Amino acid sequence: MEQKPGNAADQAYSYVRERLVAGDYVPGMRLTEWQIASELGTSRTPVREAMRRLVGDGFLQFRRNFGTFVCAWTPKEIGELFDLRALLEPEIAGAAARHITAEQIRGLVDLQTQIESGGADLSRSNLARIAILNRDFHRGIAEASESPRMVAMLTNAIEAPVVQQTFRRYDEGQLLRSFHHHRELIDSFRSRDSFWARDAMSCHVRAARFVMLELPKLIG
Amino acid sequence: MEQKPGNAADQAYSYVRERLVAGDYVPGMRLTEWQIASELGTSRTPVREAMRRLVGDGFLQFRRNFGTFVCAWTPKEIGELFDLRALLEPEIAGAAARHITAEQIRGLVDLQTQIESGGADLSRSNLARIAILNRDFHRGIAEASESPRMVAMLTNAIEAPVVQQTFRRYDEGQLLRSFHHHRELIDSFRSRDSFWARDAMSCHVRAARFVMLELPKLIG
DNA sequence: GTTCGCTTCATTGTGCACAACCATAGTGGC
DNA sequence: GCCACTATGGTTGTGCACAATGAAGCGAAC
Repeated sequence: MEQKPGNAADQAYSYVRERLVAGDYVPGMRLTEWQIASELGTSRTPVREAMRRLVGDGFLQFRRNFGTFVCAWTPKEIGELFDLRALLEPEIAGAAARHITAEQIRGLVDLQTQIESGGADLSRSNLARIAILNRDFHRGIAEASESPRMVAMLTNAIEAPVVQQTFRRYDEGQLLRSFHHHRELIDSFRSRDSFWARDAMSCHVRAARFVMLELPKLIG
Repeated sequence: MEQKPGNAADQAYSYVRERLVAGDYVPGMRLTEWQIASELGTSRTPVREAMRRLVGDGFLQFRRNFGTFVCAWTPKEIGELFDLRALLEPEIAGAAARHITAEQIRGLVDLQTQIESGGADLSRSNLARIAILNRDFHRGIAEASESPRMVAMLTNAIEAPVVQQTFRRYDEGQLLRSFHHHRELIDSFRSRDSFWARDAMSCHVRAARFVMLELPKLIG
């Protein structure tokens, strides 16, 4: 999207957010303004702004005179998040099928080729690589939907750390299924079939939900 | 919900937000940190925090070294907003039907009685009164849905100024229809019929969308 | 008359200092 | 041993000063 950090506050925001989605900051971990500020070589002021924005985005929690700390997600809250995704992302995919351009489709194909380039390698490094590309894939669909306001409001929900880390729980079959869903989404866009796109995305999200929520209960 | 302003930043946030939804700040209007700060008798620092939060909420827009100004909504964006509502509020109503308590239902009945106490009076003062009660009604349903994270993410979308001002466009028949929808929602909750609640809310939102978007096109 | 460039001014960006407040640990009494 | 209270330290809350930057108006050249 935009890459113009410019001011220190935006840089601090990107810095903390990146480390959050990467999993460097684990749930419950305490982050003080001064600590982040010294890491970035700035004063507390811009860091403070970044932290409050991240609280607004639902990434951090805040307690007065105590500090901010990384949100701990209960299974119930994770369920809510995936319910939200299951409701909205299919709608966005449907809208994308109506508006997407040939060039945007080529972009998605390119991303998916990169995603699959490592095969079904479940190593941590490959999954981290895929997580980033996967985020770009979903962002591309969101952009193609031409619903900027809706997308802006949902980006935080869709890109929550807990969602980004879904891949870490995938086994080989689930990873291959995810690849299959992406390919199917691309074909639904090519055919401009918004119903197909919607249902393909619904399957994609609900499969992820299953891995994150139902499967742990069945196993443990 | 919570009523603990405590710090100046929260007070500034509430102050500007209230004036925004009340329509005191018209779209395009420029708001500077210093101006708000002097109105509240504080320094720029807490005001700045409030303004940036409101930008994050989608109420204000921001341009560097220029200031913040009230968002102007295009018909396309208003359409997006109502699409979002049409997607989410029915789902929230459905969840509310499953979780709502008898006391919460009594609260809704009480609110609706107050809403209807002025009859179909279309005066500006009565519509302003209704707008506030209506917001509380929808908030009550959101709270009863017991999906705090989902509700938190959607509150901004649902309580956008442009949505709050829907009533100003209603004629007598549309106002009475709105009353009818609320009564129907209450009965759907009493019967714990989540499908009924979902569809009643869908009608309610889509009727509002019609008034805000389709009707102006048919008339003018 | 129009356009370009300069100057001035308003507004935000950032650092810093001190105030307010709460968590925590340590100490004393029971 | 356990609880309550107190003192301390750490973290945020707010104000203020100056820097940076872009907007807008003014003037001169063409």
